[in-house]
Amino acid sequence: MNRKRIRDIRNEELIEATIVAVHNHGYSVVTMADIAREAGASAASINYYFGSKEGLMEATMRHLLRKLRTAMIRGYKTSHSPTDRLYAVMDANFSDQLFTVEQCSIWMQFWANAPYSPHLARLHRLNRARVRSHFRAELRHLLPAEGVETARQALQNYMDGAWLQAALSDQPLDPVAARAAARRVVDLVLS
Amino acid sequence: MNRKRIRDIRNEELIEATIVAVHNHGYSVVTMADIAREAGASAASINYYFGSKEGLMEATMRHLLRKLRTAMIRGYKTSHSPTDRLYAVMDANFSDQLFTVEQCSIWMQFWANAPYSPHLARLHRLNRARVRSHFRAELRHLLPAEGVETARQALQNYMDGAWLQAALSDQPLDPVAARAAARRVVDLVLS
DNA sequence: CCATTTTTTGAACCGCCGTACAAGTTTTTC
DNA sequence: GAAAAACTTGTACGGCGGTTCAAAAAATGG
Repeated sequence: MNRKRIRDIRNEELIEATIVAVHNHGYSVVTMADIAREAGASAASINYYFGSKEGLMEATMRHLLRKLRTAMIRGYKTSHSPTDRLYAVMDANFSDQLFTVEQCSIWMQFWANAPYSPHLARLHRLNRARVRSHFRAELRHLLPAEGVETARQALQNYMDGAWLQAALSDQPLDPVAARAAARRVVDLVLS
Repeated sequence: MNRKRIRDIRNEELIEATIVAVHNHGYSVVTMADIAREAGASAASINYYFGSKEGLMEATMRHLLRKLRTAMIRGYKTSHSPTDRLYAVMDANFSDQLFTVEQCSIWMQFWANAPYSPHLARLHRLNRARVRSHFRAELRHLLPAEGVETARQALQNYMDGAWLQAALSDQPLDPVAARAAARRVVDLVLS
């Protein structure tokens, strides 16, 4: 049991260090040594845990996806109308824990590299499909059938675009303002 | 005069080769040898023209930006109402020449790497500011003042998000459909 | 405490990449 | 048609990055 604990703790630490290091240096140029330095460990020990740099990156991506999913589930629990659930999806994506420059930045780096890594591409596709079906399900209750797809594209692309812009921001983000802006867009699309 | 000609022709060829090579291998891992092979030249000759890999990447980015700008200017010429000009901005971004997987892909790679390259970041910031002011100028004529900013964010982020998704697509894109979808979003936002 | 397992690490290995450069080839110019 | 300029390339260099591995250190368990 304790055997597992240590491993999990170390994994978590190394993944957090990966997020910071990738944000600081960029996915394309970040080195194992950078990450190791950030984590206060050695490059060799990272390979001990994750097997390879690619394994580490994949694990980091999974970590971020899990974070997003739990944020979404949390929001859904307290929402009782289609509109509230739309707000909840937005709130999850722009939650305090997720909507930081570091994480938007690394998210975009993963997106950009997905086409060249089957693992990343698969994770990305799954996530996107899940969000899409959430949007569709709620919008169906709020709009005539022929308007659903356009509204869904407007909302989902808005989210992606907002993250993209956030990743390139040179100032700290304001999640509260982002959530308010997102709700205004939802309202605009539903009006 | 001919001196300049050869140089320009070669530049164009090398940049086109860069776009293809970056699309095929990914910005993070593409090598000078890859690009040279794609262009049917040697790595050394690329350095002769562009000085360095970074110089080549910057020139490629400039090339893409110029393409976008000319597409936009072309559309503006034949538009005579604010709504038409909004359509024109969309049409430019989803024009047949620009809205291809290769170019969306490389564009996203540049975005992702902009935070780590002052040159790229500057180009990106300029472009984004230009698009923003275009949107604002047209929307001001179509919406009450307090609705302009939300609509602008919805449209601009939609565009970015659509490109992002296009970059990750594993099928050829359909620019005609993309333009139609974009117009529907414009209509939705203006309604 | 000692034996065993787990974890950590420094150093070495292998390979590759960007760049410089000198030597060739082609084109231009007079 | 020869001198000069522009262009091209093979090669070599310096450096660095991911991975491996053997050996040390720490933790575990009886």
